[in-house]
Amino acid sequence: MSKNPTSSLCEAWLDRLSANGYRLTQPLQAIVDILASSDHALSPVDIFDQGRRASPGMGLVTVYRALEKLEELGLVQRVHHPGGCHMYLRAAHGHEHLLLCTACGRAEYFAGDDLSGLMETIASRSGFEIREHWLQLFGLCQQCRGD
Amino acid sequence: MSKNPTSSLCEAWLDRLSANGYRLTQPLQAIVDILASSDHALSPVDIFDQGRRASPGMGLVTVYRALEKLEELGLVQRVHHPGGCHMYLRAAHGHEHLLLCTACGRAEYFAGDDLSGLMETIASRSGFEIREHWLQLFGLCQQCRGD
DNA sequence: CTATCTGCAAACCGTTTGCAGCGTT
DNA sequence: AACGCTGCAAACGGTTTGCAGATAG
Repeated sequence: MSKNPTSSLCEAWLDRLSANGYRLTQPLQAIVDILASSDHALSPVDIFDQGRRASPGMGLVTVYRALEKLEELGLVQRVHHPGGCHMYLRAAHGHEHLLLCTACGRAEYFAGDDLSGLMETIASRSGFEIREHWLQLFGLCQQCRGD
Repeated sequence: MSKNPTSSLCEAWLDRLSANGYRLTQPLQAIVDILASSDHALSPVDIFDQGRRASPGMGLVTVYRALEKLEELGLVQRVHHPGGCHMYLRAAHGHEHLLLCTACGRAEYFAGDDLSGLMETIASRSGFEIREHWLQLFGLCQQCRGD
């Protein structure tokens, strides 16, 4: 795994936070570092556990407050899956969809955007004004298939 | 709205519950009646409030235990949407997808199943073994568009 | 130096569990 | 008559809030 793309993502997030008036404290930076570089959806406690390695005294409350900020700025998003909706992941770039490993939580985005036709059909058939859509695939990633 | 289709759905659910060894108590029947006939995704408290009208002494705990049974038998499913994942709806018949009103919670299923090609592409590109998929549309239903 | 952020503790809320009595079968 | 189900109350776990001290700007 190359380090450049994720560390520049990390810097970009810190810039955004700073530009929005948030202070770049050590625990916040640790949390940003974890979320910007992880390819797994993480729960607040996951982030807390990993964060304590880089920033030992960190509290769980700080994780929740950081997630609030990151979600507000659209850098991170909550992930929904059959088992619950309490995990977080770096947000999609534009209209990507989500592919999740149900065993280990590994997450990948993919493009495959061809739903406009379906959405128009459903809109006219149902009378709904469609505003948003979710397409998510669940399965086992390469590593977890072997088990 | 015609009463036949929903009341027969209600009877079918009671039959299934009975066939699986569950007793058909009055509060359970009230809950089944609500869920089988509702076209909105409902939270446990919603069901509790509506249930108390038909079955005044009913407790919230009973709602949770009924949802457990109904979910186990595949009659009801949890609904995920941007605001949370704590609402319940009658389960889909086969491979239907979900259309939800973000204002009032009205829910409709639709067929539109043409994702096998996409799923194969993504599977081979990512190395994932895809097991399940979600497609959900969110918007405003006819009634809520007027506001 | 000041205002914000942090960590702790306690409050909070939705959900689950233990238990004695009721109600279905 | 027997056992499962109910309602109550208490436990539980995750999330939020209040506050005094630490810290980035």
